Amino acid sequence: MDEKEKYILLIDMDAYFASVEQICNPSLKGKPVAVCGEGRTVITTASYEARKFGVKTGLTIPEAKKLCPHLIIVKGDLEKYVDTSLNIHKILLDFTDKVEVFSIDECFMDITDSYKLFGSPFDTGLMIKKRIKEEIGLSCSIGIGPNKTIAKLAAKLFKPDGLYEVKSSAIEGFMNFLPVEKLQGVGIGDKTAMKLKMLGINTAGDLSRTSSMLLRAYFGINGYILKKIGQGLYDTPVKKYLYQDAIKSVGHSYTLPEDTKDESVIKSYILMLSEKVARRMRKYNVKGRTIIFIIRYSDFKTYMKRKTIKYLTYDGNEIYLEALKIFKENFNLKNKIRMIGVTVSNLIIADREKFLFDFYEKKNKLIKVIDDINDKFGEFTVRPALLTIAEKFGIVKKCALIGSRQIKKHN
DNA sequence: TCTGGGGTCCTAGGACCC
DNA sequence: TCTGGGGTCCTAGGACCC
Repeated sequence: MDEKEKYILLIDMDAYFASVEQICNPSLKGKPVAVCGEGRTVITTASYEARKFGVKTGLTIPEAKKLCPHLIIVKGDLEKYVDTSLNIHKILLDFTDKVEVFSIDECFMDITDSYKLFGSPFDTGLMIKKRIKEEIGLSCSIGIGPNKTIAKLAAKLFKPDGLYEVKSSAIEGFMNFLPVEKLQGVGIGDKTAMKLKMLGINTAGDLSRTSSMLLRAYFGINGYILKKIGQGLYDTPVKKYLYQDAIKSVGHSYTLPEDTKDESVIKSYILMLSEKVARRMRKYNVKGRTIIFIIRYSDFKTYMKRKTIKYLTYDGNEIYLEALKIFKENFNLKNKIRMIGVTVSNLIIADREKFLFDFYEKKNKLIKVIDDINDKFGEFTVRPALLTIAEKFGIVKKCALIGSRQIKKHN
């Protein structure tokens, strides 16, 4: 029996963060813009005007400025990008309920059952682009293929503002001469691409013709998947929008303004990160019981220790105390520390847990009050006294505590 | 002004229980 | 006074993604 041809789309927003900044602040339009975090940070997204000068993701600000002296640096505002994403999703959901959110600026769609309402799959792609442009003001690139892998590769081909379709009959020709490093983003990273080349496998076509046995021997169980990717046949279903996977972990990390051996500084940041993590967990309504502590020394050696505790928590102080314990029991300050991170995993929905003791009831109410105040007046308006003291004495930089509350919308 | 920050998934090995 | 084997939970680390 002939299987019905599937039509999968990948919607990929062009230079997403930078483009959102340009629509929020029209004076940035047509100019080289780079969106960054803060502190010792790198560029997250560069506008296409900036890319012309060679400015790209991962460069430090001084490096980027050297390439493009009139580059405009904008501090990123995640909440703004999330809001915009949700508005884009609303548009996509007018075409099908099979919209799988892949990242903040990418969605897969399965329009197999709905494209006829809009003409052809290609017509559907055109309509989606038009609506996002008109209603949000942003351009995107769309790839169309019989599976996610092909859709993704097709979208990458003509950026920005592209639309490209690969039919299943054309897969072989499309993949045959594609260098393996171009498979980045569909399951093959730098390490695997290098290993493949060492084996004399240079293109997706080569990969598709390599025996499963050999690939299994070198890449373990993934060998089989690698072959499928090379053939352009690797396929997983597009999830419905309402059935996205539950969140598995919540974490924050922070590169210190300068490397340090000062324990009080480290402790302050562990507390700050723990509070940020806890707050986000409460927002998501999840509790967790595995605390992960990450540390990076000046030499960039990075270590991670985790501990599963007996109880569930989304309390910043509890997370702090566990993280601190891990730090004290496993790490020393012989070398300077560059970065620390705190993550909580092993999550469950908080509502499922019943509170048996009054003590927890009271504690929960207090946390709720603090959250409400912080929602209204900005993150860390109310925070542990130690943080306030640390900030006062300049141990923790104020900017690090502000988070991403300053939303400026110029509509 | 050397090298960010948020995640997911997989594997191998150890502890522990039956 | 011997050393099998299955199952589960946990941990560290690596690869990969945006």
